Amino acid sequence: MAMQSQAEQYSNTCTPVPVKGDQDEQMRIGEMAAEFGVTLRTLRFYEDRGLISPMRDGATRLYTRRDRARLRLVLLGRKVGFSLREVKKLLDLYDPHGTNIRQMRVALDKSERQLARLRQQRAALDDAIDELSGLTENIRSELEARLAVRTAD
Amino acid sequence: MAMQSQAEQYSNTCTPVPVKGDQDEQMRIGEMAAEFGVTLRTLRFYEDRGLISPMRDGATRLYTRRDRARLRLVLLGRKVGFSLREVKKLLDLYDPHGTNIRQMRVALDKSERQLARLRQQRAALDDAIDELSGLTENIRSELEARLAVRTAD
DNA sequence: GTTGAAAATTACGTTTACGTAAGCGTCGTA
DNA sequence: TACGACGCTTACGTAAACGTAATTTTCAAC
Repeated sequence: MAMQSQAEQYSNTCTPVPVKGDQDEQMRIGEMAAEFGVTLRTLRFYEDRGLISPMRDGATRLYTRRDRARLRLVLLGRKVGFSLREVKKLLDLYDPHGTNIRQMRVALDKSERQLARLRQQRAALDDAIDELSGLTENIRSELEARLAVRTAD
Repeated sequence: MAMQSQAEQYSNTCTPVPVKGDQDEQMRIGEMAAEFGVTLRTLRFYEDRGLISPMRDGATRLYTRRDRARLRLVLLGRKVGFSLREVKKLLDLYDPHGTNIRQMRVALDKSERQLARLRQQRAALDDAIDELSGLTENIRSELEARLAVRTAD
């Protein structure tokens, strides 16, 4: 009970895990969302954009280990600043039956470019921070000066 | 001729500067845009949002020194990450007949908050950069490994 | 049989800062 | 007087990533 996972808590609420000990640990959208800290809307949106393609049990989505791996990559890509479109292009290059050397070259290239962009952003951000902190100090001292004058009245 | 400014070149094209040596160095939208490195659309957009309010000569906008000062502030605000709406709120607080202590307090507060946001962004960005550079290196070495295997065939 | 939780679909709304026509007026010069 | 440069207004488009209804369906439990 002590180390009970969030996912288990979730399913214990009411719904028994879909055949506990299932062959591929399939989960439904709610559990998936909880595990990754995203909303249901997000998962459906990603599916709409072709980033994940869970199987269906009727109308209900079922996510497998592969889907979780995909989602992890998507979220990683987003974290490092790729757009979903770029992430999709990269993922779509993956060939489960090939060496994926082509894909890796592309990924490497894109990563390096993105890294350059991020560093540029960082430079701009540093610039803005410098400017703003200077500005802040100016305002602060100017304000103090004016308050001093008022006090002296 | 050597140190001729872009603005002068611009007006020399065809239009004489509006009464060269005018009392307030008014300029039209084209010259203004050139001087600040923004598009005409941007200036009209800012006006639409109430950030600048140039006078008119008929339908033609005329920008004075004050307008240029305002625009400088707008661009500065944007550079440090304020939205145009926030910039406007700050500028609207300015009272040419008061001490503007109230405005300065608000500005100081907003600046400090924004500074905090920027620093947070920088932390996130640093995080992303670390993650991505690690990822990049992994891809690079993995790719080299696979290429080595192919060569060994 | 009904209720409640979870899930599904459809589709419009949001945010920011302009871009991009389309169509028309104005001015000075060749 | 016609042309080119410049300017004006109106208004839809864009990009990204979901949010937010609104309504309906499914399913297991009581």
